[in-house]
Amino acid sequence: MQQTIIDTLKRNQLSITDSRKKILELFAKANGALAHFDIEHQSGAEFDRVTIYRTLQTFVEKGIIHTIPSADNSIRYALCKEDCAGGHHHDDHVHFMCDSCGTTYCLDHVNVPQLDLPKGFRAVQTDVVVSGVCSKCAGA
Amino acid sequence: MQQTIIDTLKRNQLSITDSRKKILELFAKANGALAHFDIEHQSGAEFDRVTIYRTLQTFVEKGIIHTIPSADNSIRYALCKEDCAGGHHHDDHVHFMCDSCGTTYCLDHVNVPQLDLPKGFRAVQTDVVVSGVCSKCAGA
DNA sequence: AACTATTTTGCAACATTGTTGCATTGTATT
DNA sequence: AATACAATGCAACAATGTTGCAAAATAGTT
Ligand SMILES: [Mn+2]
Ligand SMILES: [Mn+2]
Ligand SMILES: [Zn+2]
Ligand SMILES: [Zn+2]
Repeated sequence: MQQTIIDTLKRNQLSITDSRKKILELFAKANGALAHFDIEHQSGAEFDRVTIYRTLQTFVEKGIIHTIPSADNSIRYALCKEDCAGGHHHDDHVHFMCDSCGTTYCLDHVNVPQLDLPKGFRAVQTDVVVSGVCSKCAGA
Repeated sequence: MQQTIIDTLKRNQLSITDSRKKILELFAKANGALAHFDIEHQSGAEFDRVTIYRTLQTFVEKGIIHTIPSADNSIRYALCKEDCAGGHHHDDHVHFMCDSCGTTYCLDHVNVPQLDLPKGFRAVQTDVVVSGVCSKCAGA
């Protein structure tokens, strides 16, 4: 696990630092997406807030994590799949936010659909965010 | 126009106040969605920031406007169609944010698609936000 | 292992966005 | 016009995010 994390950093030409290792580890452990808030708490005040912001920015730029839009003003982040790289994200899957437990899922097997846009509109990225009740919360 | 605005407020059992009239008017004039920031500027510091926030909240609750999620930490709002009402929004259309001019469009004629979610996931709302270049900016 | 160039971090300060409590003002109703 | 009620403005606060800069850590070289 530690080795995978270090490999990921090296592959992206990032120097190996405590904060980067820790934050990547949190993403690997997490079963859903993480917001800045989650990371700040789960890392136990180990790093400065600013460092977390900058690390997240770096990871997004490198194609290690991707952002998930929301209507509640806190961006969530989740690990990318293999084929994302610097500046070129390919996370064309749907995201799901559970209203009950708050978890944000990457539905890796639900692809974002092709859309017929009005004449003249050119799509560069399509974000689909579904909210509702997740399978864990429905089963309970 | 003024009459339509007053009618909308009355239909929703809202008292007629200067800020509500002005903000509704801004939405009626706007060709896209508006963020709090836009309203604060376009209304020329006529109202307190808090009043704008509360007015937007009220309008959302009444089904007069709907929110549009984003990954840039500022919620956008746009007028709902006829069939939205208190607590029951029916804005099942796609939204488009132009990377060039910044305008956010309601693509009223592009419906959000039906999705096959994994077993156990129940969708309550689906938001589709496309970003790219709008027809105005492409034409220029 | 020590040296050095370059990156990263922590801190302070600030900006933006949004919320809450409460006294004052405005609106609707009689 | 008087009253009951709702909306507003102000102050204070909270959460989220950004920037500049000095100190510390990292990576590559001797
Ligand atoms: Mn994802
Ligand atoms: Mn819309
Ligand atoms: Zn859940
Ligand atoms: Zn445009």
